[in-house]
Amino acid sequence: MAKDFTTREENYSQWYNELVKKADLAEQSSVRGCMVIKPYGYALWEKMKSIMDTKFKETGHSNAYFPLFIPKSFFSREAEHVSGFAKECAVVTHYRLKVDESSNSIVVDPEAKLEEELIVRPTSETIIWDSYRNWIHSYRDLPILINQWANVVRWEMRTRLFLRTAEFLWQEGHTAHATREEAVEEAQKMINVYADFVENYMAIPVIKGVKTANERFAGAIDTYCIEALMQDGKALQAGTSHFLGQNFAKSFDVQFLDKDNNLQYVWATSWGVSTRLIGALIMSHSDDNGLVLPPKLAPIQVVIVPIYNKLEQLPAVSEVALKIKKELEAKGISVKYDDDDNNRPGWKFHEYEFKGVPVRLAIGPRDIQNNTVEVARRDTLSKEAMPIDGIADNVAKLLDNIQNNLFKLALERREQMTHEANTWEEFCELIEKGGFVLAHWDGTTETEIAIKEKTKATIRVLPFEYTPEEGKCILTGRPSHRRVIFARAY
RNA sequence: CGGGAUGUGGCGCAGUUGGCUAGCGCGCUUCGUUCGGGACGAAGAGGCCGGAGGUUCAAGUCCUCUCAUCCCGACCA
Repeated sequence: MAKDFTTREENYSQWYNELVKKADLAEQSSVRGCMVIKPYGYALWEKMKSIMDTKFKETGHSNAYFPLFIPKSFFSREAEHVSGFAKECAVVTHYRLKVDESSNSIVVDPEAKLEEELIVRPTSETIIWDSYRNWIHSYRDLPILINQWANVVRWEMRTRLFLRTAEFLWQEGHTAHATREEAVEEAQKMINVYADFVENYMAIPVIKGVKTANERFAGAIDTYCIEALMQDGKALQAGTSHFLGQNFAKSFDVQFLDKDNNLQYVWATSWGVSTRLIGALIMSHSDDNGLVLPPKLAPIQVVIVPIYNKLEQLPAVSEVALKIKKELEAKGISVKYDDDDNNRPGWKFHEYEFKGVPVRLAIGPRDIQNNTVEVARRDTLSKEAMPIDGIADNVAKLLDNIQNNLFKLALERREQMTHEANTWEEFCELIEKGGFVLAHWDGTTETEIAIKEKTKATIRVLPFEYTPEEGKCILTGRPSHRRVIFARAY
């Protein structure tokens, strides 16, 4: 009696929502637009965090923490920055509640109005640069390479678990440099760090490149990004790294004396990825049976399910199961042995499939007799009996295999959904079908916006790697020297 | 902020032109049989129908107001 589960084909959004719930990753909070990340979802995030954190440290960065609240005046110093975020800010106006005598309810105390309102950070450039001003006086103080793991709030109109919520978790790196070149290099280095993580750990292929002026971060000179393609043909921005020029240094008056005793403004970068990556992970690999996690990120890499009739038979099975568990753990594999007698094997099989556990081992009397285990892989849903001897080596190999296979499948899918468009009609058709569309563009923001209005497609990225090619803009017919990537996006 | 819906046990829903003691499925509790792909039976627990006011002999059902949530747009990591 399988419960109905919406398929990807039927309704991709509904499939996504049900999956997030059934895999026990997260749920909608009763607080408007907010998300409760459940232990399993958080374990996944922690794993992602720890891998990225190690990479940040390897590239010379340190973690720090800055305030949640930003005085309104800070926020408004960088003109473009404020206009980019003003529409979605949560604002603190009071600092006290009181009991209203007449209605006996709690009300905001009108006496406790703040002199200056505080903005709940939508991003921390301003509050961080306010500190950097005091930290930086000499070229010897540079570079400053700092990362912060934090939550931010963007008051979105419409929300979706992991992809867009009013509050979300992320990391934001904020660096300060003596020269333009150094800052650009840093921004590019970090987009490569992200690409490496997303491709080699999350098993999601990405396209690295730069955003157009229109899609750029508010206050940046250049925004580098990695763009991924989801199963339904919509693009998802998986990470961004911004070269901020001297914009924030000028707004916050951060100057230093160089070797020649000249006063100069500091060059800046910022870069971030969020829990949105979990959304990308779900939409890249999962199927109608639930979540599919790449082994390198799965909180549980292997689950062992015992099969038995009478409870008295369990100890014999457990003995073998625990021995295998120990062998696997010795190889650094995380294993869960689920001997909970409350649920039956079939129930457990489905449970761990929903949760995306890459490998499942089932051990029963039959196996004990034959000295085998049933090994099932989540990506292909195939099962085979393997000898218990050497099981740890075989499972380790299998995990690698699954990791590579997931990337390969995702890459194939992306290639199948990537097309060139040479006429406007062709372009519209391809956009409607979904996927990446490579087309010529005349380089103007007006054209980009016109295309967006007509087709809802945006220029996702101008890839770093491209073949120069003469052509005509898909909309205006004006000359173009390269193709750019269009898609509808999340 | 425009357009459209919905609020009924934990979750998903039904409840007719107002009518008696508000139902169903899932889940939950207890017992028994089960256990190699979501088991079955039996017996239970759990509700002032989002809130306020009104119409009426009688309101989950009709009216007014209000609150909340969801969907479609505009905005966005």
